[in-house]
Amino acid sequence: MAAKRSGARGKRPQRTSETSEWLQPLHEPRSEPSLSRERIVAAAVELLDAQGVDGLTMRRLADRLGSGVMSLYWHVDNKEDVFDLALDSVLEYRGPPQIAQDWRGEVVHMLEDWRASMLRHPWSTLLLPRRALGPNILSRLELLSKTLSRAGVADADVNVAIWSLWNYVMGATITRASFDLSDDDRAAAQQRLTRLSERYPTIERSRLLLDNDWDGAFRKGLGFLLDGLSPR
Amino acid sequence: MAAKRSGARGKRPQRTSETSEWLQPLHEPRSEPSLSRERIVAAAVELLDAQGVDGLTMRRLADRLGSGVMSLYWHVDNKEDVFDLALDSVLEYRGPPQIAQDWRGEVVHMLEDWRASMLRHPWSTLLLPRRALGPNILSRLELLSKTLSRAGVADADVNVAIWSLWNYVMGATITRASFDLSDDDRAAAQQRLTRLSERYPTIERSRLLLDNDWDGAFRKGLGFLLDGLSPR
DNA sequence: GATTGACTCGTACATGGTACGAGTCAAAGT
DNA sequence: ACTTTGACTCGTACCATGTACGAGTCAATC
Repeated sequence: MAAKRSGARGKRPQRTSETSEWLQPLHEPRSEPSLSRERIVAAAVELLDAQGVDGLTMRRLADRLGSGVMSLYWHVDNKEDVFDLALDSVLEYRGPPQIAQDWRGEVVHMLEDWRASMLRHPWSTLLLPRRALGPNILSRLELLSKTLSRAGVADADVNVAIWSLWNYVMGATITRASFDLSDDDRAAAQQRLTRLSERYPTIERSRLLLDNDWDGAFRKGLGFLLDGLSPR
Repeated sequence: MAAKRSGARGKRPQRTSETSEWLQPLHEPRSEPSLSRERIVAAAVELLDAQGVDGLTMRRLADRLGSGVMSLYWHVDNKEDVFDLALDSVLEYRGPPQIAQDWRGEVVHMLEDWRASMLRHPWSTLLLPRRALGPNILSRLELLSKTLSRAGVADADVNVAIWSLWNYVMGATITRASFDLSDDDRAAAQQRLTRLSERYPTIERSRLLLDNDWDGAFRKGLGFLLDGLSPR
């Protein structure tokens, strides 16, 4: 069911010139191999990485792919769909590096990888809270579940343990990213934090907001949580 | 610096009629006490509660306040500003119910109140990740900091402990709300989850996604975390 | 040669944020 | 008494964006 036409012809290699300073002049496909869900998702991720959540518009996406805007809609339902696909595409997990470690090492590796994947694409922390679970997230939960069971966590506690770990990782990652996102100007942000923390003495003394060792804090806190969860 | 005019006069009690079925026909101020930052924020929260994040538009907000859209901009910088103010306004903490409990009780009370406040306004979980720290959040962190110090947590560990708790609460709350947000149709959502979890055997067996005792899981997981954090 | 169905895309519209500058009004200054 | 001022209101206009609609292409099949 389709036929007809109306306007003029394409506008293939137009690239509005205002958007010319893009990274990766590489893999601009020479022959524009026509659209596909995969190419769209890949382009969306590139755009999100470069421009953030608000930088992704259907028009820009089409531009980048050398296609008309409405062509995208043959492959995806709508913009939400693009977000879902981009998010899940970034959360794939390839498993622990070597053959079996101890369960704690496995869990830590997976969770640190999770956090790292998201921080490589900070927009993911803004998207995750509002979208449903994609296959890659579910795989991670599945893996976590298996590992904890094998580790001897009581059946009744496994779900609580999973959610606790999930919560911890999500909270840490989202928070971490929001400090990066909410002020591009590092110096100004630091200033603002200092000014703020002056009004909150205890926080100020401990430099809660000024400490930069996010990775260390993440690891250490995760340690505490695992201590609490360990079958004693 | 200002003068002149151009168009016609107001459109005070218009209320587009499509939006007539609003809750609280109460506190519609009879005399339209003119705009103020506070009234704007209050109206924004009402709108967000009723319509969600996407439901808040400057036009609707103005409508609800019986004012012109552009009048809002005298009191707030822009829409982002409205979001910031609305979010912080919802996070006030009034302290623990009685006089001093044990530290653990205090911490648990504050964190459960935090979670409850946000779940009362589910849109807050979508906003928090992208905005800076407002005064009410900082107060909570301050309080937490004081309590943990008094409880005997080693100085070197206090910050890690605070962030761990924050992360846990944020993750739990955001996750919880996203399950509510991402599908209004409860039955369909449940269906979808069931279908999904069939492809992930361990998760399926433990009914990770189908268990509804969010409050219990939150409390129990928090318990584990506090176990790990407790000065032993 | 006609049909079909997968895919592309221009046009058009509705919605939303907000720049701009004109307007009101009460209080202070003269 | 008039003017000035500055706090506040608001209509208009513009621009960006998502996407409905329906027309168009083209290769494979009949």
